[in-house]
Amino acid sequence: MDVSLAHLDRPFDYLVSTTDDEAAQAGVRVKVRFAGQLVSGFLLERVESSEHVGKLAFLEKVVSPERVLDPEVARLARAIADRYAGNLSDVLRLAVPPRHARVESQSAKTTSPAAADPSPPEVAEPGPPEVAEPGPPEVAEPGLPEVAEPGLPEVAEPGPPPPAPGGWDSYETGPGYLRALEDGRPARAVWSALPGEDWAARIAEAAAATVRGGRGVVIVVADARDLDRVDRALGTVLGEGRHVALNAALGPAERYRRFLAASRHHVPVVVGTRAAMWAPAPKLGLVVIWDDGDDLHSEPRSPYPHARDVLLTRAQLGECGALVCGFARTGEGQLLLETGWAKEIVAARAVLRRRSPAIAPTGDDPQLARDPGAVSARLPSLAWQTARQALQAGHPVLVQVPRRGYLPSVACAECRTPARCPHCSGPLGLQGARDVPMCHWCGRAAAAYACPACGERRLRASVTGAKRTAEELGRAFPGVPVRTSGRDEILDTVPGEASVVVATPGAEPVAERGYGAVLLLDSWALLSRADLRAAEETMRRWLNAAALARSAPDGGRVVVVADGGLAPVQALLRWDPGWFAARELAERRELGFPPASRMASVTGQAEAVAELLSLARLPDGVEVLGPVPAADEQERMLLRVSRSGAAALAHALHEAAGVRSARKAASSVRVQVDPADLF
DNA sequence: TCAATCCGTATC
DNA sequence: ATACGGATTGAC
Repeated sequence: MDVSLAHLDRPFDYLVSTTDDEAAQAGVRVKVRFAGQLVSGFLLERVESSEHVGKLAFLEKVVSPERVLDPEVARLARAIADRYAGNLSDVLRLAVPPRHARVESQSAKTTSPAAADPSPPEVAEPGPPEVAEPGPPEVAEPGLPEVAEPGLPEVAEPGPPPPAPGGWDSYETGPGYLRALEDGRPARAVWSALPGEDWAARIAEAAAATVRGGRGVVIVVADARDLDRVDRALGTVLGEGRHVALNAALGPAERYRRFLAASRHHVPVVVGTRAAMWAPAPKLGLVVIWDDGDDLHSEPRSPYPHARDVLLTRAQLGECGALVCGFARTGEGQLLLETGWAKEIVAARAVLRRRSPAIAPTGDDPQLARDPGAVSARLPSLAWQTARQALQAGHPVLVQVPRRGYLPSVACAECRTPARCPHCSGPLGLQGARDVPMCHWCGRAAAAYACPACGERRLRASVTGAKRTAEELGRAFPGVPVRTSGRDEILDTVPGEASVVVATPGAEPVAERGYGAVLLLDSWALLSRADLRAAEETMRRWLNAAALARSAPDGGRVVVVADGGLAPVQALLRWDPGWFAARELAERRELGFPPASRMASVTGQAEAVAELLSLARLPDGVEVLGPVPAADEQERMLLRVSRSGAAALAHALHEAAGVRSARKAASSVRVQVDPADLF
């Protein structure tokens, strides 16, 4: 039921009229009369009788006979709502895209699956009899038994055998993992991709193996660029029409069309960004998440589930394989290995040495790392030489800079007081070389700016952005083309010729045959972030950029402008994301941070937060931290519990939220389990 | 004693 | 949200 009130978070029973009987199958959208109003919902299950003692109303109508809520996804949604102390209705809003009636009727006629397939169609297993809630099941009018649809939609079939998976041979347990997938065993792995790896092709091969085993695949990547790569790789490995790509940027019609292709089991493989984690698939056999440390995998809408959690829960609920992968490894990935839930897929050290670029730190000028405005004049000599050699050899050079835009913020050139808008006190920034500073908040130009502390008129960069760095590097390497790739304009690829590419993290183009040199600048700005995930995030960004370099035997080199003694730098030099993740996880255990423990935040008006916590029957061992001030005069409390107490904590919070919503409590409280912005 | 009103609770 | 039941209040 599309009502996000915690105390109504359970199924309700309705009678089904004879005329609706045929269309009223599990998974269809329905309209029902509820508390006098017409609300929409999903039919979860047809049953013979109800426990409900009062009188039952009839379904108002079946919106469409399209069964958009797959039973496997319904079960998953309930589990995720429970894990995140949220409502099923909120999760279903994320999981099932809005209906597009025209698409539904059009494609009903046109999208028939590849008819040439000789093998017998498989029938989707019916969902388990009971729903996740203790509440009463949906009921059919007594005497009207559930009728199985005579011609179930055809199910995607294993296609022609794709080429042998050559690339997985580089990993010790790689071929075995693919065999397991092909045999339909629920193989679960954390895979650390080799530098330079064509990871999208490897994922496509794993998908193909699963499909050959007669099962479906769901793949989630962080952004549109990664999606394009996997989309292309799947097209190559699986052939035409065997997969569908779900992109957040699609319009409602195309989005629904592709969803239907998956929902009707016309394709065995679905790839997409975050929302694809909910995509229905025939007999799901493998879930994949690439680069699970990317914060784009966190859903920003209630109940804020993380794609990795959703996919792993999916694998856990079904007998389904899982592949958590990236160049970097997260603390969460490491935990899967340490608990034995998943097996490691890594290359032997010898293979790694052959495939890695040569990586060196340059800590020779610590002042420079903190003072990147001076990049052109004093690029660390090692970095400059490395880049110059690569360019002379005719290879492109990648320069990774951390911030977007041009001089994102500025400070007094004399006393370093941050420059603030005289009108609203917002941060000032510079748009172009000779422009007057502009306020980032109110947009006013501050032409007559003078430092309030010392009266100085001149400004300087606090952190240098990509465009400025590009300009300066252009001067440092005259005659070489300089490109930038950042938020406004992201390059997918660059040709394998001498050029300098300045990119922000996540926007690094892939170079034909790899970069001759990768320079990791401004690491100070990354490592000094307040976020306790800063080190992990820095490591991830470095590895993702360094992975684009040529191997050392091919002359590929990486220079990181940072102190070689720092742990992330050490891990980068040895290309050892596993070591770093183990260290990171151990540290989080010590500090009691996720994923070693589970945390929840409760945010809202102080009284409301206090009320919710007083109502919550918290399990033993919950540590209550705070309050700390939050935005909009609100406050935030943190709750910490061991992993074994996590389900009980989520349940207690949801129950307390239910009491508050039943009371029609005026001010709302936001409950987040394992919030992304915890640290 | 009855009706108007308030409050809390359930909503199939 | 809105409808309902039970309790409470106030006028006769």
